[in-house]
Amino acid sequence: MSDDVTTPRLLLLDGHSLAYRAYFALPVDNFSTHTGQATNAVFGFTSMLINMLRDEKPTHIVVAFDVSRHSFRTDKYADYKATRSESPQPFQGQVSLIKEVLEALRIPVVEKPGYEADDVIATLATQAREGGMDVLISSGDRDAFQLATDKVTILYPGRGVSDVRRMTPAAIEEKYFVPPSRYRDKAALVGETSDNLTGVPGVGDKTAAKWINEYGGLDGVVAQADKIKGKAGESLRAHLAEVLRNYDLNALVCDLELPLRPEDARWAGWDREAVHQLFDALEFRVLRERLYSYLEAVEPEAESGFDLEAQVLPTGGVAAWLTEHAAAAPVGVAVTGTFGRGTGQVSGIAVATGGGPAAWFDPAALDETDERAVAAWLADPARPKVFHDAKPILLAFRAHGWTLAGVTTDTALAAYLAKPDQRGYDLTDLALRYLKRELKVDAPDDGQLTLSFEGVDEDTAAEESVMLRARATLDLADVLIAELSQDGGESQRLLAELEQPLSAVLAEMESQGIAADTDYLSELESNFAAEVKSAQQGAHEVVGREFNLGSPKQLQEILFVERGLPKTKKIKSGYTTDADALQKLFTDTGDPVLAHLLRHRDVAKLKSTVDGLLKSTSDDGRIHTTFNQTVAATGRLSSTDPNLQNIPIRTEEGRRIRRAFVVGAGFEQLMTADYSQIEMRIMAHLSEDVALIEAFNSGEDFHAVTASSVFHVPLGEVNADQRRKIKAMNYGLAYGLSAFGLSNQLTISTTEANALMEEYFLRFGGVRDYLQTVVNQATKDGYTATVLGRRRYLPDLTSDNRQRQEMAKRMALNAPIQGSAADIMKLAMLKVDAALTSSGLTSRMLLQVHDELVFEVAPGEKEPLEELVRREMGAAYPLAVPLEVSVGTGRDWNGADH
DNA sequence: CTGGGTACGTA
DNA sequence: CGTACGTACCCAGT
Repeated sequence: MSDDVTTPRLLLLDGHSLAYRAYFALPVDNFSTHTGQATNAVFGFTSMLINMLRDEKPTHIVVAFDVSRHSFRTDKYADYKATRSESPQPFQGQVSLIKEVLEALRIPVVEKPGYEADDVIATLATQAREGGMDVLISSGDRDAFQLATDKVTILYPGRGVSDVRRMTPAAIEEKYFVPPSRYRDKAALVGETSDNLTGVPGVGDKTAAKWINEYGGLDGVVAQADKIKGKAGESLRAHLAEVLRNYDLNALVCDLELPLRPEDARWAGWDREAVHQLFDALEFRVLRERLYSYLEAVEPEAESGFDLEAQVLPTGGVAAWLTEHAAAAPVGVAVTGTFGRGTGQVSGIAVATGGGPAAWFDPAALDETDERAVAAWLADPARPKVFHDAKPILLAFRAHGWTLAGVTTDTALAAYLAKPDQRGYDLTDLALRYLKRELKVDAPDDGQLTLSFEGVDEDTAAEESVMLRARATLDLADVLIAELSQDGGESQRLLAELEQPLSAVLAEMESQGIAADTDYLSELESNFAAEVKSAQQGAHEVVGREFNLGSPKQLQEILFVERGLPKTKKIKSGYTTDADALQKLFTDTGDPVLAHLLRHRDVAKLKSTVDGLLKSTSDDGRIHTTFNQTVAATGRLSSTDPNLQNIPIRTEEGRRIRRAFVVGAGFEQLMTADYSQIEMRIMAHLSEDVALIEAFNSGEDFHAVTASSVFHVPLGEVNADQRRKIKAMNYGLAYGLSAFGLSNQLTISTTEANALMEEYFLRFGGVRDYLQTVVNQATKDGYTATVLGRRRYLPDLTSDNRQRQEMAKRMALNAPIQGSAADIMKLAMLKVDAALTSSGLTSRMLLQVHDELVFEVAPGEKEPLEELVRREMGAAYPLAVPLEVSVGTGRDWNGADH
């Protein structure tokens, strides 16, 4: 590789041919998104591209594509490339994704109707060479070899995506025994199978080269064909026409009219935002890392536009600094420490002003005056502060004895509202995307700051990086608020009036935790462990040897090979062994091993749930989950470490686990309050379907009322099966259920399912209209919206890939419903929290499970709490139908069910 | 040790 | 060929 930086260097790629190579180099099964979009060719192509960028450091880049299979060559010779079969289904559609990647990287794509990519490349290569540029050509098509010179190198892909051979003139001559200028001559004689160009039978590279070198090129060979002796000579004379045809067709066109010249293709940078979005959608993680680490090194972002006057404050120096710099104007705050499980510990605090001054101090090294000053500053709602992901910080402050108020913007929540489908909302990432600013390193969570910064005293480098984060947070807030204000204020209101206040309520809930009966959990654990063991032994006995019941792979071997059971639904790794399939196999064959397997599945799952709860019980005897507010694209919360939103309830055995969640010391009972059929009520509200609204207003059993309507029977005569079917449909509609899916779930024929849906829509036509309108509107706008204006962007609605488009449609159907329910519940939580405070009750809210809240009831507060909760939840948001709330109380979570 | 794949719990 | 999540485990990669 030349280190000459003055010579421009043009990289020319044959997009289609490299994509095709990549497609066959990588197994399609291992590269697809959760929506089923194959990405192996995109991945492979992008990977090869990154490698070439890294290894060749081009200054200019162009990617050429064939427009279609039709070209002037097929006009001349209809069978040109005719042996190439239709490209495989999973390959189709990936070319357009590759073009999206190139667009995001701002690499120009050139196509010329009637010509092939190689002709475009030949033209650009010729122009570039004449203009004094170095040229690199990457193509899987060997015709490109004719273009090689000392200034033009061919990068020819080998077997894998990381195997690229540099074909210089010397390398070509070594392999084919002719110089690049004679490569066409050789190819004409030998032929090119992949182009369906037959050559002279019996003549290979060696013979062809011998002739060419002896007679001074193909002209000479043809002219003196009579002189060539032996079988090969005969063969040549018999196939002269083909040879001349080949020579005509394998010439690359070097003088096309193209929309750009090589010098126009200077690669000046890339669109970070677009790359992020695209790689999110393609679910490329490793590749993103590779791309970023390379591109960032090449194109370091200018740290300009602000000065950071950073200082590490000594003990006794904090109070004065805060008074001077953290008053009326907002400051950014970044904190290091340890976080989680409803508490935390702060190890360092950085504060940055918009004007430049920034400070860092150690919260453990404050004197009395500083301590009071910091506490007053944090608690003062009139001294505005901006945080990135305030909740864990608030909990750590709380553990320190500080209260936090005056958080004007939480940039993590703002970024979530702006783009709720993102993978994560890491500050480093957001700074890069919104501020074009690189935060070199993340301050590690443990507060062990051991980084060195160029040009910065090593002792304060770590502190400075936290200050940079504080400043980035402050600057980010401006950009994100501007972004959120594009929609007329709804998003800003969601942020300021819903998500940010809720964050504090969630912090409180996490801090409280829920009491766990650990003795009972341990007892459950050993019960389940015994059951697991017995199911395992049973299975081993039937099979006649030991095996791992938890290994789907071993299970497949035993069930479908050894025992010859009928094959189930196909999955990537063979045939599914999920519970549905095992159950069906059991009813069909009665094989006793299946009963043991099913029992094992059940009980092993329960055991692991109990194990998890035991492991995550804190020293205070309570379980403090973490509610994540920026994960679910629809606006829901999620719960982790442990997940308390998926504690079993459906089976009696599962419910035993709920009994482990008990009322804590000093409290009287647990209370649950949940919204009945909130999603269907939202559907009724949004669709304005008169019959559906009436069904809710009747106050009768909703599923039964709708079933009575669909089946034309009086309400009292709706049987259990009719109700079950309509219930499934009621729920399914909000998920974009198809007749096929319904038939599958109810194990009825698609005909019956179709008829059921038809009849349903006949009675509830508004629902059908609504569902159609939602998708149409979302396709037009590019996003869906909830009752509070929470958006979800669904670019795939216009995807040319059917699978992706269908997936996006179902998301579009579901997002407004699930998201509105989430909005309403969040509103309710704020109202309940406010009412608890103002009423002076000491009962507290502990958990949220999407449509349910769990409370700990203080002595004597059962009645007033129930009244408060019913009132606030019921009035959270006005719908066209009542919001019904059902309430239960008991000593534990199971007993509080209703 | 990480990540994909499978399976399964909840709303 | 029904949405939204989180976790556990296996297993093949590193």
